[in-house]
Amino acid sequence: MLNYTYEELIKHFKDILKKNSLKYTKQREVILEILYKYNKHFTPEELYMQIKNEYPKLNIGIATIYRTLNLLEESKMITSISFGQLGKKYEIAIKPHHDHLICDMCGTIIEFEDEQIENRQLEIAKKYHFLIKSHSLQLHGICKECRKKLKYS
Amino acid sequence: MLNYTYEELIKHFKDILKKNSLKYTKQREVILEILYKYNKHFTPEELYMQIKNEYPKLNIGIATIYRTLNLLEESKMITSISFGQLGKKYEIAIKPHHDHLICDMCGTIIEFEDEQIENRQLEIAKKYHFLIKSHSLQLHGICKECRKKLKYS
DNA sequence: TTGCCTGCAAATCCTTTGCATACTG
DNA sequence: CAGTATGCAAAGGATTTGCAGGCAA
Repeated sequence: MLNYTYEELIKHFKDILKKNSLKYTKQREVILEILYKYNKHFTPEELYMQIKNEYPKLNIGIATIYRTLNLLEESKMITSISFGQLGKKYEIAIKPHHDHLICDMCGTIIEFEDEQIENRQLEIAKKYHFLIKSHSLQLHGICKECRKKLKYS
Repeated sequence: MLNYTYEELIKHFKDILKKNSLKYTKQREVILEILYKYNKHFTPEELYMQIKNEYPKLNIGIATIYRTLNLLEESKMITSISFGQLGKKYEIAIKPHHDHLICDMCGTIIEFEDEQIENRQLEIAKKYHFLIKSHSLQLHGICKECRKKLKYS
């Protein structure tokens, strides 16, 4: 699924830090590790909880989570999507580009890729003389499991 | 562009209010009127300013703006899109469905519709046994005008 | 007249910032 | 050792809520 090993990811991160005279700290390492390991979307708060759980001895503040997420996003190592009221979620950015199906009942996120849609987007941009830097496609609705639950209730 | 007249819109709104034992007030009317008249995206703050401008005598608080926008969104009379750090913007929902090209330099929003993408989305949903309720497609980048500015600077 | 709506201000929630201390390179 | 990073608490900004008075039905 992921096209980098953890070691390659860390190496890439260290390179970015070096280029910007920034430092490699335990906190930054752990944040990246959790995002890599679980390979799913986290809110800052969820990430904070997970770290508290797995590394109870590590002293880390929520401010560091926010600062590090911003740093990682600027460095394009992670990406974020907005969920309206639900806030912002982050995920590791080393997967091929993909879009999201989001279940409004249980919050499950299904990822998909579709070349046809990607190509069509380029044509649309061309028509408006628009230079696309990124895009975000979210399909909201009800997932397979929740549809079953609805049927039986 | 819009497929309802203002009168039809107000009638529809009054129907919704009546069904829910809610009341038709000057504040609610003005908010809807501005959204209809300008037919563009507003943040709650921008909407508040615009109303203060056009109706200086009308006493209205920002809390009412928020409450009314939430009400209108629940009633599907308006829709919102998220702009990450930049907050949430609302627009009247009585146009045919469309997606957005967003210029990250000047904030301009271009609307477009594309049947091919819509159809493809349905196929994807089918594949995952997912029931689509809505979707949101945003292409971020740099618009025609800003690209010119970049060239000459 | 009833009970929903409103403005106001206070309260919340999420995120960022200032500062003194701790740590990396 | 210099300069960056951290935790903590305070500050900030956006949105929501409680309340007493105002207004629509």
